[in-house]
Amino acid sequence: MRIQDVAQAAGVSVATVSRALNAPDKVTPQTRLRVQQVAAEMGYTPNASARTLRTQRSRVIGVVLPTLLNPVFAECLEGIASAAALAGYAIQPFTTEYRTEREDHAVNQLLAGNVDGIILVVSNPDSSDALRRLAAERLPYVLAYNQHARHPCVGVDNEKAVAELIAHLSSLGHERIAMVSGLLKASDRAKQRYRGYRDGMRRAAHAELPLIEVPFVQTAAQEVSALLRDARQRPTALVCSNDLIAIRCIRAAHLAGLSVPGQLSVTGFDGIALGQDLTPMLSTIAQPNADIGKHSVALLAQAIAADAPLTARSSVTLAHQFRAAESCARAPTITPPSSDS
Amino acid sequence: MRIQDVAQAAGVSVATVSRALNAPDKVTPQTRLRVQQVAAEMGYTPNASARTLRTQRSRVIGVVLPTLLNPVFAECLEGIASAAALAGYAIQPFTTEYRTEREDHAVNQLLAGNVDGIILVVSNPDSSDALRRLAAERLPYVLAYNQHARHPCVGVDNEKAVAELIAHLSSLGHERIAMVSGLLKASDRAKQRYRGYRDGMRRAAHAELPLIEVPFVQTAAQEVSALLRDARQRPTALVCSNDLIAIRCIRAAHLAGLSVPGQLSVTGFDGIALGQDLTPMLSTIAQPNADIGKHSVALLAQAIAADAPLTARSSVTLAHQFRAAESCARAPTITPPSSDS
DNA sequence: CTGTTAGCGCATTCAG
DNA sequence: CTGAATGCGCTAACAG
Repeated sequence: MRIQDVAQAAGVSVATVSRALNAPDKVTPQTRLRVQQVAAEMGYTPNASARTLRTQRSRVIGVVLPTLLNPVFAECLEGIASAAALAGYAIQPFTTEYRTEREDHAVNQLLAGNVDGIILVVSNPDSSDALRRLAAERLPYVLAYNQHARHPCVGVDNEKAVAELIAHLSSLGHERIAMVSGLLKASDRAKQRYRGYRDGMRRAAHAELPLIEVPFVQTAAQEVSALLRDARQRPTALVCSNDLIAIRCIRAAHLAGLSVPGQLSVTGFDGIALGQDLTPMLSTIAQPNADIGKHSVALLAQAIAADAPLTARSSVTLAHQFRAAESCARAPTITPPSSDS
Repeated sequence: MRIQDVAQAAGVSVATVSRALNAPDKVTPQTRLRVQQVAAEMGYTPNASARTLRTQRSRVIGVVLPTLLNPVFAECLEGIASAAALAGYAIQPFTTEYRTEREDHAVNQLLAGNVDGIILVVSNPDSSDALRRLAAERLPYVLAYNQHARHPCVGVDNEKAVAELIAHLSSLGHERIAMVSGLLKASDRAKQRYRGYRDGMRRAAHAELPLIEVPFVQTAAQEVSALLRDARQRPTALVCSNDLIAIRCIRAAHLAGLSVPGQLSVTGFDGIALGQDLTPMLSTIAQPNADIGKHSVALLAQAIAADAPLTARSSVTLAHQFRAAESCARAPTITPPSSDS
């Protein structure tokens, strides 16, 4: 089914068909109507590749993100998908599993694929070859979740968010607060959040506790529960760098026989929807995940329309929100030495 | 950066460059090497649209699924993405939010987009216009999760899985077993699972309890907890048609002051990864979600290679597995009437 | 307002 | 084994 077939059936030239469909004003109402009618009943849809080749516009947005197994990115992609659909774009996502060589591969594919713009979540903007290469092209792109001074970004202020959280915990009487994180080197967000922890602890004048880095999320619960069994140094609150880790820390507490939040408060970061269905309901720094996606699409769409790449000046920091819930409570009062000893 | 530039730089014709890259055997080892080298250092990547237009193959697989907010589909898409990447395909996903008109839209876009094949999860194969239209084309497609006699499908045996589960619960002493489901009309899986419930209850010779249909997952916990507060007719086990609902039922039990699994057993369906990190750990009928995705890609790739659409004969039923865990236990023994009354 | 035509970048005949 | 030429389906520039 080609444009030519429609032209023939409607008794006009291909140019007229093209115009009737793409620029209805440039054609007589009568012919327009007839052409549209014929096209509709023939079920004609223009060939996207031919159109892309000709116009140099694909109406496809590329997306590069770490994984869909963490709901935070699934929620974001859902936001991207819906905003893209509304704006008439399709999406083409690639997952990297936090591996930079896969970032490279994805960007290559996307560049070759004539996408109109790219949304990406990279491990680390500073060290990403893919990003460097992309920035050298004239193609609009925007980073999601990443924060960087020299790239267009959409996200929240990670450092500030955690610092605020520490202040809040401190106001609840917590002093022994530990941070639990994935590998810092795998994610700039983790680094920024840890920085927020250190900053917050300094301001609250509490001694920092060693960072608990859990390399493999699968084994996180075991590892953390082992740590928690050591009662002497046990923290009263765990600040986790994301919700999945927080959920596993709650599990760890259970395995160690600790009640949450009775004996241990646990907070997450991301605000995945599921956190609100758990018992205890997850306290977390909620990011507007769908909005991060939608905003990214909006920026790209605007850049595409303006035919100009985005710059760091387009960056937007969206509001985060601490969602206080059941997994977090006042610090347990220190058991006074038993009076009859 | 066009093929012409590479040809010029390498001092050969565009045809030779094309051959050196796509059919290395058809070219002298020397020229091949030189061309490949030049192409590599120029960072040349063939234009996908032009290639697609010429070859009528895009190396893109379309995907149509309900939502990424349910991890079961995110897990599946992750499987699709990784299998596709391995096979040299990109993917183009559309979410439908369980709306058939969005299924239509997605299929239209995909057909116009020259994808080489489509993987879809539809609400109901029997009533899907999109599917009907797609089946009329010569384009390979495969249904994931859906089961249907006249379409190629990859999934598990939903009915059997639930029937087995009922038998298992029965062996644990449960008799008052209720099913909790989303809207039956929104999903053939829900219907099949409910059929499995009825079948299982009949075989176990237990009286069926009315289906608890929760239209809006957001309010499910409240609704179910209200039901659970009525002690007279309270079930001892809730069989949920998916994991998200099960998680909310556990929440509902908590709200109603019931312990899981002490006073109420709860089971899910899907086997989302998160279920294993919860407390109580979620008992569920686990589907091989990533494998469903991978298998679908494999079938498509094979059909594309053979240049022949798939038929119902290619359908595969993968093994499900009941994952016994903490949310499910022996039925509470009936409290005998107090002897001193 | 409508038709004719060139060319987007590539793979693939057909000659040489 | 290599090069020249054609056309995939479409839009846009140019003529009429």
